[in-house]
Amino acid sequence: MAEAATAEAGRDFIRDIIQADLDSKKHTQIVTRFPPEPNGYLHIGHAKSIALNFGIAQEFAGRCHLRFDDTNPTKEEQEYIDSIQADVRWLGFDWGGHLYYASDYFEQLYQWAELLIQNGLAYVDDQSQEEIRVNRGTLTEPGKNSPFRDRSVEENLDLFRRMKAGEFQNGARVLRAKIDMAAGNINLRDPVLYRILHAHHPRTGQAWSIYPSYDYAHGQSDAIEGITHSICTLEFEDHRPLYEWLLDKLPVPAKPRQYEFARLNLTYTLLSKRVLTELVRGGHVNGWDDPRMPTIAGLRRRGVPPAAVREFVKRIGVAKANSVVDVGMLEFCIREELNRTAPRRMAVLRPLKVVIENYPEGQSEQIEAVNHPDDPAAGTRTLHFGREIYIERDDFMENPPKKFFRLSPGNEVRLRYGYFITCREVVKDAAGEIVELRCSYDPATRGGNAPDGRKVKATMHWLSAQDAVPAEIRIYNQLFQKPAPEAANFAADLNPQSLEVLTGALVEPSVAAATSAEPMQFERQGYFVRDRDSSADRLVFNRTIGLRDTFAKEVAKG
RNA sequence: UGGGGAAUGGUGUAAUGGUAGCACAACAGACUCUGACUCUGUUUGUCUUGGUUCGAAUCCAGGUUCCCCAGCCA
Repeated sequence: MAEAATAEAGRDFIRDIIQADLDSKKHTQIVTRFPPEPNGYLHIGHAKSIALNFGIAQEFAGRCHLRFDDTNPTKEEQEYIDSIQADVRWLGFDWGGHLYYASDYFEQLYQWAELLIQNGLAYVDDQSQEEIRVNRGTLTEPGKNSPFRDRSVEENLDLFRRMKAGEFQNGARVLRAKIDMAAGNINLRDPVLYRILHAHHPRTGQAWSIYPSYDYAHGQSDAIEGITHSICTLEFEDHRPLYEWLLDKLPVPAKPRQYEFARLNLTYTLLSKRVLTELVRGGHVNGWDDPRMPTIAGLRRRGVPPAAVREFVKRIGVAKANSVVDVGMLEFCIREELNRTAPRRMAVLRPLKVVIENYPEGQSEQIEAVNHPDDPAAGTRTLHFGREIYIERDDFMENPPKKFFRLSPGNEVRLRYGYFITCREVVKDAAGEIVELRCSYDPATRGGNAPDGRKVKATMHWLSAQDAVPAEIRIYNQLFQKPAPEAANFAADLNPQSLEVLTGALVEPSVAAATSAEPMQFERQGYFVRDRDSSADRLVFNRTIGLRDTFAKEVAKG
């Protein structure tokens, strides 16, 4: 399943720092961590972080821990803990035995909190949430000290222990670090270390009624695990002084360093957890693994190979400048990987019946087709050919423009691996809709070449009417119709055409026989993968991505 | 002068005082039993103003623009 990750040592400022730390002997082994909060599914932005942290561990012969930052039981669920592990594995990374939870350290964290109190560095604040907010000041005005800031160590200890014992209601009190209410950096204005939360925790159950904040738990967890380089995104840059303050005041076993990089942004895509969650809960998509979702689960279901995701995050690099990557870059990586690996098959998405009038009734034959034009080792397969076939509706035009090379009245084209055919007659129904084409074929062109050397300008895919298998095919387009959708009002930017379901499609028998979810190229169409909605009597395929289509671009230009 | 960060083609990212490179995109062409793939070529860039230097994307000074921070979220 999870193939081995083969990250190469691409260079970036973080790897430069690590190399320097190794060279100077500051560290002899590098330890990183990927610390997701289990409150949602992983998305492609996380893939960047995962590849960075696990990739660094591989390249520098260190290790990378998977640590769940489970400090807020009101938002976290076991479902997410499970999906995150599955997604990291699918991406091809392995944490070995190093699976941890911040909740593993709750007792130690608590003891250290008492120590802070004893050293006069933390106090219990009885102010309401509102009072704390008001007294924190603003971006340009300093805050005011809490009236409870100078309680005695004994009183603080007593109160904190009673908070732990569950004596108080949610929000009644918090434990705060005593730093500086006038600090320009708001994170240093006596940040909250513990809050009262009477909630069921996925791992510790009802054992605790107080929970550490991210700021308090994260750095200490890093230290406990011996993390050398704690890599996070830019918005935590302001937290670094607090991260270091805590590490400095506590008897931690190590002093990890925090480094920040710019998170991934993609055109036509929103990656905020809030939006993703609302997309799912609001029914705008069909679950976290809807193929239109930028989640890892969505990409997987859509048929995107993990190697393509890895290649993508490698290509975009790691830097400190905010940026928005063109989603076309991701699409390129997907096509590149799939073109290399996907076996070729034929499928007709919108069938148009063709009767080859001069092909003898009742006759049929077997035709050999290659599975991959660039890989002879992929072998061949047999296709059935007969008098009645189906071609793609888009491949016929009754009144074609000049540059249309496909089938049209009187025009000769090649059926891939089959024969040259020429359109003789267009059959329409009462409504004027084209329902059938009458064509003739040249028996001498079997296999696709004319002995007289004449050329055709188009080669088309086709399926024998006799053994084509019905299938449903789901075509996905961008979930958002604007390059830069607005997170605040994302519903307005949703693309109403993001999902198109083709129920009358046909696939060749070998496609129907495939049981695994391996990606395939339907020739001239794109890459497809069998969806899990398939059953014994119903075939469903997702289009992972279409082939590049320069003809469509030409048409669009007019 | 609240604090913290960032500015290199359309996009992303290199160059660590010495020829501004790579990839994607775009455009043009070649090839082709997939209008795919592949190949060839082209266009486009150092935020700004000064300074230091033989030489500046890089160092210095000023300016401009953008991003983050006022959760008992992470």
